[in-house]
Amino acid sequence: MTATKRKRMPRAERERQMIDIAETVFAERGYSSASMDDIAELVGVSKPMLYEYFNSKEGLLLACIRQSRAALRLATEQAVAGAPDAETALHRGLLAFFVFISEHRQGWSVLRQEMSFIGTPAADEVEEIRRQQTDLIAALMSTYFDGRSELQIEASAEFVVGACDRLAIWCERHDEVTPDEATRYAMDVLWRGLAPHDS
Amino acid sequence: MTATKRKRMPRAERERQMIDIAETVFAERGYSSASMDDIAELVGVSKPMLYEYFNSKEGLLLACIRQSRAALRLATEQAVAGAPDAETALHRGLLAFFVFISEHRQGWSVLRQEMSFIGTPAADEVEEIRRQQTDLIAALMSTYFDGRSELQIEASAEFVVGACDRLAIWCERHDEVTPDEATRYAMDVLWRGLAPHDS
DNA sequence: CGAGTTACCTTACTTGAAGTAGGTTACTAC
DNA sequence: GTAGTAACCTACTTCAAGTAAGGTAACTCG
Repeated sequence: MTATKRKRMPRAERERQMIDIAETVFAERGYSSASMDDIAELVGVSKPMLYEYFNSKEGLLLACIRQSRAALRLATEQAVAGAPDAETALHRGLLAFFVFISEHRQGWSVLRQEMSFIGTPAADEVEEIRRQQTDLIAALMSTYFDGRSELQIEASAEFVVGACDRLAIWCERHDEVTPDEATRYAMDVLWRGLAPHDS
Repeated sequence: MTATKRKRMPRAERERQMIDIAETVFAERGYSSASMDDIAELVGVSKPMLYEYFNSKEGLLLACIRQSRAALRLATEQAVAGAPDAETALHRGLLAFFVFISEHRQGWSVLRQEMSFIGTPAADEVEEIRRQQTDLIAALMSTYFDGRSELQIEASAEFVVGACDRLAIWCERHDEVTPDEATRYAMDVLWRGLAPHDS
């Protein structure tokens, strides 16, 4: 009953705690450099527990990714809800995205590692999770633009997500760039295009 | 002197051979699932040779990435050379990109794995190599658009590259999409923007 | 209460791949 | 030839992922 004595916990709570700590470790050290032993020790539990709940190291990362993606999706979804027009929706969505990643560096770091398991069984699942994001954008676009083909809309959604992901990584190297500025850059290209225009 | 007897080779040639085979293996099995023993065996050489020449598994992947990026850069650079205006340059560049990845699936697969070493010492070097691509685009843009700020141009370049990378991945899941179509999708968004326009 | 069951948890192991120490063979120049 | 170097190998260590088999706390039902 002393403070050093680790408490037993119900599974759900322990899982949450594991995911939280794993997120930190994966974000700090990177997926491949993080060891399950270390994570287990930080949680205050032995390694087989991690395997009991998540099956594999990949499974654990996947859980972290799932959580972060869900949070990101929620944030952007709420931001665009009820926007009066496409331009506003896009602007609000972009801003929400860049604010989110500047406030949740750790979760964002984890998301960036999703490419780590190309060639593993979990690769499909990662794409699946990622589709949360693109589907949201695709849905938005079909709402506002109905003249375009399904395929074209899907492609545009992928395009937007990829562009923002990369721009976000670029922002990390330029910490003078605020979420507002990032949004402006993205908006400029996305909405009006690269074609020369006045103003 | 039988066929089974492996020949000695000068270092340069052996290195090329190693990179070629490593590229295949990394592309097929994914970075983490590929083993140095397997690669060595396919090359017909023992493992320490790989380490002698590339220092680490990461070093070997890095060499593969370097090679593929260089080829990709060359292809796009040649495509845009001498374009009469920005729109043409962009179109030619995009087409060259999508043609390249459809013709060099293997090299492209390797490039996709560059995110595998986030959190490792080599991460910076990967960004460096990647900058070959963005710098090229940024240079192009400063040629054609001189009203925009340095930062804005750099951001746009990252944006374009990220968008195309992601669109390329999407194309892999939709093999009915030809390089021409991919280019058209990309061009539509990139040049004219998402804003509604007629035609 | 106390016997049985469940579910949280552990120690101690196996396996497999990255990376290395140190020696061997063949080509090259004199 | 033979000295030197560049290409190469066998056999090892190390470290982390994943597992087998069992212990212990808590909860249920008589």
